[in-house]
Amino acid sequence: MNSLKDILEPEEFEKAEKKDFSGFVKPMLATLTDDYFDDPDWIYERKLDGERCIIVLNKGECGIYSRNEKKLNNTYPELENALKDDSYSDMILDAEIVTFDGNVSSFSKLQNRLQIKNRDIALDSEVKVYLYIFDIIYYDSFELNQLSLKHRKKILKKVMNWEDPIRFVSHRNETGKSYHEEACRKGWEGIIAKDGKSNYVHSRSKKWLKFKCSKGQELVIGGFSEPEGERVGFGAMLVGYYEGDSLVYAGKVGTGFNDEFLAKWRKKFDNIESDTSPFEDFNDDNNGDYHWLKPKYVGEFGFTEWTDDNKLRHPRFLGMRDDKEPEEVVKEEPK
DNA sequence: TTCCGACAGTGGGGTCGCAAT
DNA sequence: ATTGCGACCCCACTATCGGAA
Repeated sequence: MNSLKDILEPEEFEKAEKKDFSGFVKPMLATLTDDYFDDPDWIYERKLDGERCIIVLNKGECGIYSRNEKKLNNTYPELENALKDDSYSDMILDAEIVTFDGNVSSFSKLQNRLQIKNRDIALDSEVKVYLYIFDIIYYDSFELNQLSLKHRKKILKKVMNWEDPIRFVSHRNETGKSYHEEACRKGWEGIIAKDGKSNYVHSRSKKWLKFKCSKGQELVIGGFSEPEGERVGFGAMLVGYYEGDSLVYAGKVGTGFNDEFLAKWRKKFDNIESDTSPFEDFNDDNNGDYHWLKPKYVGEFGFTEWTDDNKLRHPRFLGMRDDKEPEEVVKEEPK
């Protein structure tokens, strides 16, 4: 296969460091932001909702590792098979394992595959997965951390055979804002903005940013849980929305509050406590160890999507809405 | 002096497998 | 046989502390 020296300009090649394989590679993580921008030095990739993994090809062996160093070869044997290619040099790759529901990557579908650890069962699964590779950290006995992202992607593009289920993550230049809008229109999870000049670090970084397509809506607060540990006030709010006359349970929200809010609103909640659940359809998943409230207060909540079970995914509290009557709160369907 | 990054802690949905009941 | 719980995936966010700016 290609040698690194043939791919790179001499001055870039200088930055690559000849090195043996060392320990586990921690993946570079992106930082969430809502400050979207265009920048000619930055590139923008589609954000895929799947399982992050690090691929290690070493002396003919292929290792697929999760973010937390769990070996995933037996979960995704077809990816391992596709990666075993005699023509490949040793390398370390950064990628996302993805399955699709229509044109959109689907984490909920992937969950039926995530936990399988038997190769035969995995190969029989109806969940077809793809490996979307977006970075290369090591190649042909050189560590590439110090190279810029643009150069790493240039190398990556040339050193793999791009045949399904192995796919290259392409990108757009400069137009972050419009690409984010397009992503949200298409129902994607969002995009990842990356500084094309940045090197690879094994930790969270602001050179990679998440531009997510977040959803938000008002929900009625119908209960809460007790705090645990050092937490004050309450643990999580139990929230829902109206469908006709019945309040439909939409899940719990346990983040987005500070200590002052938690203490202050626990007192308010205690004044409107009720003996019975206001939710029509509450599935008791914790032996009923909750406090119920009269449906009086409305809050604004952010989340990524509705799960298959009609609950909020990645929920967080954004603020109280005293301008809304509880009865007005319904599920906002996308147009 | 103020700000930022890293870390621990608390909270969420979902799935699976194993141990306790 | 059923249930509960921890271990994994995916997270968001607050509080704190020490070092950088």
